[in-house]
Amino acid sequence: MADLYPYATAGYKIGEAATKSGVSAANIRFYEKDQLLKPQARGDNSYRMYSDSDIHRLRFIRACRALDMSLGEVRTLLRLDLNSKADCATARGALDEHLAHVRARLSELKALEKDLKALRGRCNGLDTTCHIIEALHERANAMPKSIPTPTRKRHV
Amino acid sequence: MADLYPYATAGYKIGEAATKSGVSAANIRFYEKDQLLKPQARGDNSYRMYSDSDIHRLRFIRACRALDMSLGEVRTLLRLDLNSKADCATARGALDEHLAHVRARLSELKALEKDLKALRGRCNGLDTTCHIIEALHERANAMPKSIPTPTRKRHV
DNA sequence: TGGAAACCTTTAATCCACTTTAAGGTCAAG
DNA sequence: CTTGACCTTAAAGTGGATTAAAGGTTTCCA
Repeated sequence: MADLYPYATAGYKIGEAATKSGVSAANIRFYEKDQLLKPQARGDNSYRMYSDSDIHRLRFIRACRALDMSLGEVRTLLRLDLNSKADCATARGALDEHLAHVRARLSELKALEKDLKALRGRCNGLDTTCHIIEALHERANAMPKSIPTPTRKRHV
Repeated sequence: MADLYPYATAGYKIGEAATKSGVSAANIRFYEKDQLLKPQARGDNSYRMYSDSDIHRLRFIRACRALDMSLGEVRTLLRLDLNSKADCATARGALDEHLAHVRARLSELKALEKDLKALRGRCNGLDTTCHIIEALHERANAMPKSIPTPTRKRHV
Protein backbone atom coordinates (compact mmCIF):
# COMPACT_ATOMS: atom_id res chain seq x y z
CA MET A 1 0.00 0.00 0.00
CA ALA A 2 3.09 2.10 0.76
CA ASP A 3 3.12 4.65 -2.02
CA LEU A 4 -0.49 4.40 -3.08
CA TYR A 5 -1.22 7.56 -1.18
CA PRO A 6 0.90 10.55 -0.21
CA TYR A 7 2.95 10.57 2.95
CA ALA A 8 1.04 11.69 6.01
CA THR A 9 1.86 15.35 6.66
CA ALA A 10 0.69 17.62 9.40
CA GLY A 11 -2.49 19.49 9.30
CA TYR A 12 -5.44 20.81 7.46
CA LYS A 13 -8.53 22.23 9.07
CA ILE A 14 -11.82 20.66 8.12
CA GLY A 15 -12.61 23.27 5.47
CA GLU A 16 -9.32 22.64 3.70
CA ALA A 17 -9.85 18.93 3.99
CA ALA A 18 -13.27 19.41 2.43
CA THR A 19 -11.84 21.34 -0.50
CA LYS A 20 -9.02 18.87 -1.02
CA SER A 21 -11.18 15.77 -0.77
CA GLY A 22 -14.37 16.98 -2.38
CA VAL A 23 -16.34 15.89 0.69
CA SER A 24 -18.20 18.67 2.51
CA ALA A 25 -17.19 19.59 6.05
CA ALA A 26 -20.58 18.52 7.40
CA ASN A 27 -20.23 15.25 5.57
CA ILE A 28 -16.75 14.66 6.96
CA ARG A 29 -18.11 15.08 10.49
CA PHE A 30 -20.88 12.71 9.57
CA TYR A 31 -18.40 10.08 8.37
CA GLU A 32 -16.47 10.45 11.58
CA LYS A 33 -19.58 9.85 13.65
CA ASP A 34 -20.30 6.92 11.35
CA GLN A 35 -16.88 5.40 12.06
CA LEU A 36 -15.52 5.70 8.55
CA LEU A 37 -12.80 7.98 9.88
CA LYS A 38 -11.14 7.87 13.28
CA PRO A 39 -12.04 10.79 15.51
CA GLN A 40 -9.50 13.40 14.53
CA ALA A 41 -6.72 14.87 16.63
CA ARG A 42 -7.73 18.30 17.88
CA GLY A 43 -5.67 21.44 18.22
CA ASP A 44 -5.66 23.82 21.22
CA ASN A 45 -8.85 25.26 19.91
CA SER A 46 -10.96 22.18 19.44
CA TYR A 47 -10.55 22.13 15.69
CA ARG A 48 -10.15 18.79 13.91
CA MET A 49 -6.87 18.42 12.01
CA TYR A 50 -6.45 16.26 8.92
CA SER A 51 -3.40 14.67 7.31
CA ASP A 52 -2.88 13.80 3.67
CA SER A 53 -3.70 10.21 4.40
CA ASP A 54 -7.03 11.32 5.86
CA ILE A 55 -7.66 13.20 2.63
CA HIS A 56 -6.85 10.04 0.73
CA ARG A 57 -9.26 8.08 2.85
CA LEU A 58 -12.00 10.60 2.10
CA ARG A 59 -11.26 10.37 -1.59
CA PHE A 60 -11.38 6.60 -1.33
CA ILE A 61 -14.83 6.82 0.18
CA ARG A 62 -15.87 9.19 -2.56
CA ALA A 63 -14.57 6.80 -5.23
CA CYS A 64 -16.62 3.99 -3.73
CA ARG A 65 -19.71 6.16 -3.38
CA ALA A 66 -19.29 7.11 -7.04
CA LEU A 67 -19.70 3.38 -7.69
CA ASP A 68 -22.95 3.63 -5.71
CA MET A 69 -21.71 1.51 -2.85
CA SER A 70 -23.38 1.85 0.54
CA LEU A 71 -21.40 3.20 3.47
CA GLY A 72 -21.53 -0.34 4.90
CA GLU A 73 -19.82 -1.69 1.80
CA VAL A 74 -17.28 1.11 1.94
CA ARG A 75 -16.58 0.37 5.59
CA THR A 76 -15.85 -3.22 4.63
CA LEU A 77 -13.50 -2.20 1.84
CA LEU A 78 -11.68 0.31 4.02
CA ARG A 79 -10.64 -2.44 6.38
CA LEU A 80 -9.04 -4.56 3.67
CA ASP A 81 -5.37 -5.18 3.19
CA LEU A 82 -4.08 -4.97 -0.35
CA ASN A 83 -1.76 -7.92 0.17
CA SER A 84 -4.04 -10.38 1.89
CA LYS A 85 -5.54 -13.21 -0.16
CA ALA A 86 -8.46 -13.42 2.22
CA ASP A 87 -9.14 -9.71 1.96
CA CYS A 88 -8.97 -9.93 -1.78
CA ALA A 89 -11.67 -12.58 -1.72
CA THR A 90 -13.76 -10.31 0.49
CA ALA A 91 -13.33 -7.46 -1.97
CA ARG A 92 -14.32 -9.64 -4.89
CA GLY A 93 -17.35 -10.90 -2.99
CA ALA A 94 -18.47 -7.39 -2.11
CA LEU A 95 -18.04 -6.26 -5.68
CA ASP A 96 -19.95 -9.23 -7.08
CA GLU A 97 -22.80 -8.63 -4.72
CA HIS A 98 -22.89 -4.97 -5.56
CA LEU A 99 -22.81 -5.70 -9.26
CA ALA A 100 -25.75 -8.08 -8.88
CA HIS A 101 -27.59 -5.31 -7.08
CA VAL A 102 -26.94 -2.86 -9.88
CA ARG A 103 -28.00 -5.35 -12.52
CA ALA A 104 -31.23 -6.15 -10.74
CA ARG A 105 -32.12 -2.49 -10.50
CA LEU A 106 -31.14 -2.04 -14.12
CA SER A 107 -33.64 -4.60 -15.34
CA GLU A 108 -36.35 -3.15 -13.11
CA LEU A 109 -35.75 0.24 -14.64
CA LYS A 110 -35.77 -1.13 -18.16
CA ALA A 111 -39.18 -2.67 -17.59
CA LEU A 112 -40.34 0.58 -16.06
CA GLU A 113 -39.17 2.61 -19.02
CA LYS A 114 -41.05 0.37 -21.41
CA ASP A 115 -44.19 0.70 -19.34
CA LEU A 116 -43.96 4.46 -19.08
CA LYS A 117 -43.24 4.79 -22.79
CA ALA A 118 -46.34 2.80 -23.64
CA LEU A 119 -48.42 4.92 -21.29
CA ARG A 120 -47.02 8.09 -22.80
CA GLY A 121 -47.74 6.88 -26.31
CA ARG A 122 -51.44 6.62 -25.53
CA CYS A 123 -51.87 10.36 -25.31
CA ASN A 124 -51.68 12.88 -28.10
CA GLY A 125 -53.47 15.75 -26.35
CA LEU A 126 -56.11 15.91 -29.07
CA ASP A 127 -58.93 13.70 -27.80
CA THR A 128 -61.58 14.86 -25.40
CA THR A 129 -60.45 12.58 -22.58
CA CYS A 130 -56.89 12.20 -21.39
CA HIS A 131 -55.74 8.66 -22.07
CA ILE A 132 -52.98 8.88 -19.51
CA ILE A 133 -55.23 9.78 -16.61
CA GLU A 134 -57.74 7.28 -17.91
CA ALA A 135 -55.17 4.51 -18.07
CA LEU A 136 -53.96 5.31 -14.57
CA HIS A 137 -57.51 4.94 -13.25
CA GLU A 138 -57.89 1.67 -15.12
CA ARG A 139 -54.68 0.42 -13.60
CA ALA A 140 -55.98 1.38 -10.19
CA ASN A 141 -59.01 -0.81 -10.81
CA ALA A 142 -56.82 -3.60 -12.06
CA MET A 143 -54.39 -3.58 -9.16
CA PRO A 144 -54.09 -7.08 -7.67
CA LYS A 145 -56.82 -7.30 -5.03
CA SER A 146 -56.34 -7.75 -1.30
CA ILE A 147 -52.72 -8.46 -0.27
CA PRO A 148 -51.62 -6.39 2.77
CA THR A 149 -48.70 -4.32 1.42
CA PRO A 150 -46.08 -5.42 -1.11
CA THR A 151 -43.86 -2.50 -0.16
CA ARG A 152 -42.53 -0.37 -2.96
CA LYS A 153 -39.47 1.63 -2.05
CA ARG A 154 -38.52 4.82 -3.75
CA HIS A 155 -35.44 4.33 -5.95
CA VAL A 156 -34.46 7.70 -7.30
CA MET B 1 -64.60 10.04 -14.81
CA ALA B 2 -68.07 8.83 -13.83
CA ASP B 3 -67.81 5.05 -14.04
CA LEU B 4 -64.07 4.68 -13.84
CA TYR B 5 -64.36 3.73 -10.22
CA PRO B 6 -67.14 2.20 -8.17
CA TYR B 7 -69.85 4.33 -6.64
CA ALA B 8 -68.99 5.68 -3.22
CA THR B 9 -70.64 3.50 -0.60
CA ALA B 10 -70.62 3.80 3.13
CA GLY B 11 -67.92 2.44 5.27
CA TYR B 12 -64.87 0.35 5.79
CA LYS B 13 -62.58 0.60 8.77
CA ILE B 14 -58.92 1.26 8.06
CA GLY B 15 -57.99 -2.44 8.24
CA GLU B 16 -60.56 -3.36 5.62
CA ALA B 17 -59.47 -0.43 3.49
CA ALA B 18 -55.91 -1.70 3.78
CA THR B 19 -56.88 -5.18 2.65
CA LYS B 20 -58.98 -3.90 -0.22
CA SER B 21 -56.47 -1.38 -1.47
CA GLY B 22 -53.24 -3.21 -0.81
CA VAL B 23 -51.92 -0.22 1.14
CA SER B 24 -51.11 -0.92 4.79
CA ALA B 25 -53.11 0.81 7.52
CA ALA B 26 -50.02 2.62 8.73
CA ASN B 27 -49.34 3.78 5.22
CA ILE B 28 -52.92 4.99 4.73
CA ARG B 29 -52.55 7.16 7.83
CA PHE B 30 -49.25 8.38 6.43
CA TYR B 31 -50.87 9.37 3.12
CA GLU B 32 -53.58 11.21 5.01
CA LYS B 33 -51.02 13.21 6.96
CA ASP B 34 -49.24 13.79 3.65
CA GLN B 35 -52.43 15.25 2.11
CA LEU B 36 -52.93 12.57 -0.51
CA LEU B 37 -56.24 11.67 1.14
CA LYS B 38 -58.64 14.04 2.87
CA PRO B 39 -58.87 13.52 6.61
CA GLN B 40 -61.49 10.82 6.92
CA ALA B 41 -64.89 11.09 8.51
CA ARG B 42 -64.82 9.48 11.94
CA GLY B 43 -67.44 7.35 13.64
CA ASP B 44 -68.62 7.64 17.27
CA ASN B 45 -65.46 5.89 18.28
CA SER B 46 -62.78 7.89 16.55
CA TYR B 47 -62.26 5.33 13.82
CA ARG B 48 -61.62 6.50 10.28
CA MET B 49 -64.19 5.31 7.74
CA TYR B 50 -63.45 4.71 4.07
CA SER B 51 -65.68 4.60 0.99
CA ASP B 52 -65.12 2.69 -2.24
CA SER B 53 -63.90 5.84 -3.90
CA ASP B 54 -61.29 6.20 -1.15
CA ILE B 55 -60.20 2.65 -1.91
CA HIS B 56 -59.94 3.56 -5.56
CA ARG B 57 -57.86 6.59 -4.70
CA LEU B 58 -55.48 4.39 -2.70
CA ARG B 59 -55.20 1.97 -5.59
CA PHE B 60 -54.52 4.89 -7.89
CA ILE B 61 -51.65 5.97 -5.68
CA ARG B 62 -50.35 2.42 -5.66
CA ALA B 63 -50.49 2.26 -9.46
CA CYS B 64 -48.47 5.46 -9.69
CA ARG B 65 -45.98 4.29 -7.08
CA ALA B 66 -45.57 1.08 -9.06
CA LEU B 67 -44.37 3.37 -11.85
CA ASP B 68 -41.85 4.75 -9.36
CA MET B 69 -43.43 8.16 -9.18
CA SER B 70 -42.78 10.30 -6.14
CA LEU B 71 -45.66 11.21 -3.86
CA GLY B 72 -45.32 14.75 -5.17
CA GLU B 73 -45.92 13.56 -8.71
CA VAL B 74 -48.84 11.45 -7.52
CA ARG B 75 -50.33 14.45 -5.74
CA THR B 76 -50.20 16.36 -9.01
CA LEU B 77 -51.89 13.59 -10.94
CA LEU B 78 -54.60 13.13 -8.33
CA ARG B 79 -55.76 16.67 -8.85
CA LEU B 80 -56.27 16.26 -12.58
CA ASP B 81 -59.55 16.10 -14.41
CA LEU B 82 -59.88 13.44 -17.08
CA ASN B 83 -61.77 15.78 -19.39
CA SER B 84 -59.72 18.92 -19.17
CA LYS B 85 -57.29 19.68 -21.97
CA ALA B 86 -55.11 21.67 -19.63
CA ASP B 87 -54.99 18.83 -17.12
CA CYS B 88 -54.11 16.42 -19.88
CA ALA B 89 -51.16 18.58 -20.80
CA THR B 90 -50.11 18.57 -17.15
CA ALA B 91 -50.32 14.79 -17.06
CA ARG B 92 -48.26 14.47 -20.21
CA GLY B 93 -45.71 16.88 -18.83
CA ALA B 94 -45.43 15.01 -15.57
CA LEU B 95 -45.07 11.71 -17.38
CA ASP B 96 -42.43 13.08 -19.74
CA GLU B 97 -40.48 14.46 -16.87
CA HIS B 98 -40.70 11.21 -14.99
CA LEU B 99 -39.66 9.25 -18.04
CA ALA B 100 -36.66 11.53 -18.48
CA HIS B 101 -35.81 10.88 -14.86
CA VAL B 102 -35.98 7.13 -15.33
CA ARG B 103 -33.90 7.30 -18.50
CA ALA B 104 -31.25 9.42 -16.88
CA ARG B 105 -30.95 6.98 -14.02
CA LEU B 106 -30.91 4.12 -16.50
CA SER B 107 -27.91 5.48 -18.33
CA GLU B 108 -26.15 6.21 -15.07
CA LEU B 109 -26.66 2.61 -14.05
CA LYS B 110 -25.47 1.30 -17.38
CA ALA B 111 -22.25 3.25 -17.08
CA LEU B 112 -21.93 2.02 -13.55
CA GLU B 113 -22.37 -1.59 -14.55
CA LYS B 114 -19.67 -1.27 -17.17
CA ASP B 115 -17.35 0.33 -14.68
CA LEU B 116 -17.96 -2.30 -12.02
CA LYS B 117 -17.57 -5.11 -14.54
CA ALA B 118 -14.21 -3.77 -15.62
CA LEU B 119 -13.12 -3.42 -12.02
CA ARG B 120 -14.23 -6.94 -11.27
CA GLY B 121 -12.40 -8.28 -14.29
CA ARG B 122 -9.09 -6.97 -12.97
CA CYS B 123 -9.02 -9.48 -10.16
CA ASN B 124 -8.52 -13.20 -10.43
CA GLY B 125 -7.56 -13.84 -6.82
CA LEU B 126 -4.22 -15.33 -7.87
CA ASP B 127 -1.77 -12.44 -7.75
CA THR B 128 -0.05 -11.27 -4.62
CA THR B 129 -1.82 -7.93 -4.54
CA CYS B 130 -5.56 -7.41 -4.94
CA HIS B 131 -6.18 -5.46 -8.10
CA ILE B 132 -9.60 -4.36 -6.94
CA ILE B 133 -8.40 -2.71 -3.76
CA GLU B 134 -5.43 -1.33 -5.68
CA ALA B 135 -7.64 0.16 -8.35
CA LEU B 136 -9.89 1.72 -5.73
CA HIS B 137 -6.91 3.47 -4.17
CA GLU B 138 -5.78 4.65 -7.57
CA ARG B 139 -9.21 6.04 -8.22
CA ALA B 140 -9.10 7.84 -4.91
CA ASN B 141 -5.90 9.55 -6.05
CA ALA B 142 -7.43 10.37 -9.40
CA MET B 143 -10.66 11.87 -8.04
CA PRO B 144 -11.24 15.33 -9.50
CA LYS B 145 -9.44 17.76 -7.18
CA SER B 146 -11.04 20.50 -5.08
CA ILE B 147 -14.79 21.03 -5.70
CA PRO B 148 -16.78 21.31 -2.44
CA THR B 149 -19.29 18.45 -2.65
CA PRO B 150 -21.00 17.18 -5.77
CA THR B 151 -23.48 15.31 -3.62
CA ARG B 152 -24.02 11.70 -4.47
CA LYS B 153 -27.30 10.34 -3.25
CA ARG B 154 -27.86 6.72 -2.49
CA HIS B 155 -30.01 5.16 -5.20
CA VAL B 156 -31.01 1.72 -4.03
C1' DT C 1 -71.21 -11.42 31.92
C1' DG C 2 -66.42 -11.46 31.44
C1' DG C 3 -62.44 -11.58 29.33
C1' DA C 4 -59.48 -12.35 25.47
C1' DA C 5 -58.51 -11.41 20.69
C1' DA C 6 -58.66 -8.35 17.15
C1' DC C 7 -59.20 -4.17 16.02
C1' DC C 8 -58.49 0.97 16.41
C1' DT C 9 -55.99 5.42 18.20
C1' DT C 10 -51.65 8.45 18.76
C1' DT C 11 -46.81 9.63 18.89
C1' DA C 12 -42.25 8.65 18.06
C1' DA C 13 -38.32 6.07 16.39
C1' DT C 14 -36.07 3.66 12.63
C1' DC C 15 -33.79 3.22 7.80
C1' DC C 16 -30.00 5.81 4.41
C1' DA C 17 -26.79 9.40 3.39
C1' DC C 18 -26.74 13.36 3.93
C1' DT C 19 -27.92 18.73 4.36
C1' DT C 20 -29.41 22.48 6.94
C1' DT C 21 -30.13 25.31 10.83
C1' DA C 22 -29.32 27.37 15.19
C1' DA C 23 -26.44 29.01 18.61
C1' DG C 24 -22.20 29.71 19.83
C1' DG C 25 -16.56 29.74 20.10
C1' DT C 26 -11.95 31.19 17.71
C1' DC C 27 -8.94 33.72 14.99
C1' DA C 28 -6.69 36.85 11.60
C1' DA C 29 -6.92 41.27 9.26
C1' DG C 30 -8.15 46.17 9.07
C1' DC D 1 -12.39 46.44 18.35
C1' DT D 2 -15.07 44.82 15.19
C1' DT D 3 -15.97 42.28 11.14
C1' DG D 4 -16.16 38.16 8.86
C1' DA D 5 -14.37 33.71 7.88
C1' DC D 6 -13.73 29.93 9.96
C1' DC D 7 -14.65 26.29 13.56
C1' DT D 8 -17.71 23.77 17.30
C1' DT D 9 -22.08 21.12 18.86
C1' DA D 10 -26.67 19.23 18.74
C1' DA D 11 -30.87 18.80 16.47
C1' DA D 12 -34.05 18.65 12.76
C1' DG D 13 -35.29 17.83 7.90
C1' DT D 14 -35.40 14.95 3.39
C1' DG D 15 -38.48 10.66 1.09
C1' DG D 16 -41.42 6.96 1.76
C1' DA D 17 -42.44 4.45 4.31
C1' DT D 18 -42.17 0.54 8.57
C1' DT D 19 -42.28 -0.67 13.34
C1' DA D 20 -43.05 -0.17 18.13
C1' DA D 21 -45.06 1.52 22.35
C1' DA D 22 -48.93 2.50 25.01
C1' DG D 23 -53.47 2.82 25.26
C1' DG D 24 -58.83 2.77 23.87
C1' DT D 25 -62.80 -0.02 21.46
C1' DT D 26 -65.30 -3.78 19.65
C1' DT D 27 -66.48 -8.35 18.88
C1' DC D 28 -66.85 -13.01 19.78
C1' DC D 29 -67.35 -17.00 22.56
C1' DA D 30 -67.93 -19.75 26.71
